[in-house]
Amino acid sequence: MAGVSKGAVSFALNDRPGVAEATRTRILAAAAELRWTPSHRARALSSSRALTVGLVVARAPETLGADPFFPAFIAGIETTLAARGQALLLQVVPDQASERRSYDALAANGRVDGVFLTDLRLDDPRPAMLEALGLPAVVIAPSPLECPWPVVATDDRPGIAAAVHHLVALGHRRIAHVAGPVEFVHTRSRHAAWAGALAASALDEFSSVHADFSAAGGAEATVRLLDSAAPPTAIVYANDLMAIAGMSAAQTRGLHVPDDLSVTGFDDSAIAGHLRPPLTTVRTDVVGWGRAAAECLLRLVDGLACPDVTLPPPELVLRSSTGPPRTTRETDSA
Amino acid sequence: MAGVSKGAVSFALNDRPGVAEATRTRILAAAAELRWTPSHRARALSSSRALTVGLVVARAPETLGADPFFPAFIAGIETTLAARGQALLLQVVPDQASERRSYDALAANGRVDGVFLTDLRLDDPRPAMLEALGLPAVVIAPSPLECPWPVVATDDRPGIAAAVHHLVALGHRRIAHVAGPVEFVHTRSRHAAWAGALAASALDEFSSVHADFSAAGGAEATVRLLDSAAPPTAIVYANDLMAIAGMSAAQTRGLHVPDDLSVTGFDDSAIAGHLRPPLTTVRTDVVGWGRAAAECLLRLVDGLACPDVTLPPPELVLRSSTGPPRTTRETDSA
DNA sequence: CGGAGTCCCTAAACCGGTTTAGTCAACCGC
DNA sequence: GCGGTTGACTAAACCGGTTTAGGGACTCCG
Repeated sequence: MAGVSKGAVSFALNDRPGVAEATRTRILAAAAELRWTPSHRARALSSSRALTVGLVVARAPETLGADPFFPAFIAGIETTLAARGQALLLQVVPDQASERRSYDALAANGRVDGVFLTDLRLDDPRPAMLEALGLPAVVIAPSPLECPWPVVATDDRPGIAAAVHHLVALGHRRIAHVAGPVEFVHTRSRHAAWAGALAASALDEFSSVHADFSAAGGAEATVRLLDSAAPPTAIVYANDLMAIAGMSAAQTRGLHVPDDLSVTGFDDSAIAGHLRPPLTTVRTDVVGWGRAAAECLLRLVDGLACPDVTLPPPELVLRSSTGPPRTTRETDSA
Repeated sequence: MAGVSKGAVSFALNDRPGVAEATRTRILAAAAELRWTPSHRARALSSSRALTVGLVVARAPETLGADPFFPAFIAGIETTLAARGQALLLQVVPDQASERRSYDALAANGRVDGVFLTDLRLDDPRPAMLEALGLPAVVIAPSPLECPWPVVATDDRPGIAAAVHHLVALGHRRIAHVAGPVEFVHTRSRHAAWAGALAASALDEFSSVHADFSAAGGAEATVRLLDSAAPPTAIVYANDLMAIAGMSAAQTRGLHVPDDLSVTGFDDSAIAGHLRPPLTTVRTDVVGWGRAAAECLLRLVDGLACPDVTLPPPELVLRSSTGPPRTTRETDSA
């Protein structure tokens, strides 16, 4: 010890007033010499704070890996947390029942000070549930919404709209949509953006199919659309994985992409630019999203207010999976 | 309270002797009625255990999302941890220097009881470092090795060997390898498996290139190989992402897969079966690996011994990106 | 010169469990 | 009937910090 009481050390370490500058320096020097760091456990107990925030992900282990969202989002969260000595507690659970139990347990035994709420569903009970539990939360959603908690949003609608407008500009009229599972808010958001963009171009809403974000689901949805009475000349997918599988399914049927079918994805995943043809897709800054969400949650945990945040809109990345429809060409040449 | 002291409650909750069965039931009933759960913080402090294990991942945020390994591995870990009320503390850091600091900090402030060591490198300083820090660890590697800690291994060599033998059986003689970054143990392991399988088939070691597991790296490596004096008729890639990008790069050059070039991947990622052509690849049970690693680490943390574990070898998944080389066909038909 | 006001720092309570030492009643055998 | 065990439980110390109450020295002011 540097000749002071443990209370003084506590003051010195937390930059609180009431310690002479000289003493503070002496204490810090002693701590450095002894390679001493305050025990996280004791600090958490006495300050009644867990110094940890939680993320509960309700997805089957397999589908987790296929989605580029979570790894990037987590990386973003980490960027912010690490700088403040906080940590992320991660839980992966198989279904919604387990998800509820997870939140209950996290709140009951005080393992975390707050949580992130992702994959928001329609009429999602979680915001109210967490309010009842008194566990601070930040909601990750495609746009601000009525909610007891701050919402950190990246509006995916401009991205989808840009994709549709791009296709319309290329001459497409029959533009279908392969959406995610109905229950998600972002599914509805992307679906609405697609429909809205069609309407804005004075086109009737064309066919859409709900799939499950998986490769198999995307392929199957694509086949369904292509088999319909009026097959689309372009398909806007709600994520890259389904778009890639759909593109392959179309190619397997002998269709040429983009001549016979244009395809757009969503995510701009790592492979998107290295396919045949390279995938036109929508890129969102998921890392930045995670960073912003973490900053918001930390403010909230500290008792500060955190207004809703809306991040810059996503960007359409033009590659070669989109082009003018063959019918247009034929008309042109005829 | 159920008319007993807090010590008695502690005994009752931890199934320790010295509490009458009737009393125990009464205590548990009272706890349930009060919806009371022991405070994680207090328990961690007094029992000198963090009830948490850590995983430090040193990868750039972007590359993290591209790799199906971590999400699946984490999901496996969670399966085991959740069942025992333990939690996973995740840290994503950009480089090896930060990685060291992370381990130091985790050990110093006692946030975790043990850690997982992944992406083991040649002459990796981390096992010794953690031994010096006194922080239990479990090493995730492709095969058992000299190490102060238990090693949980999935031997990837049989998978690579199976891929090579499959290609040899198809008639390939010029089989190249696109490996991962040199520094990783699993890179060397897969490279050795490729070379060993060639030798076992009485073939000379053919060309190999180190890439970085990214799509761009895989494409570039592929072009290098195809531009060489003796281009391969088949390429064994160290992961799916590079294989997919390589396959597209070859196709873009006008090559037909598999007629002009056969391709195998590693991971069996979600898209692998939904490409054109579907990718022949090696599947490992990463979720099971995470589960086994977590079980081992928990034993270690409890002071029990944990022998090295070797999981079932990976499995070659045959799809259509591999086939007889065109030269062979010509020879056959000639 | 005495009292109020500051500034620094210490002593001790406190967070909510675990764990050791010790109390007390019932039971045992001789 | 009495010392010795045993079983069930309580009281209190303890984990390692944070935080409140308070004490001593010094300054300022009338």
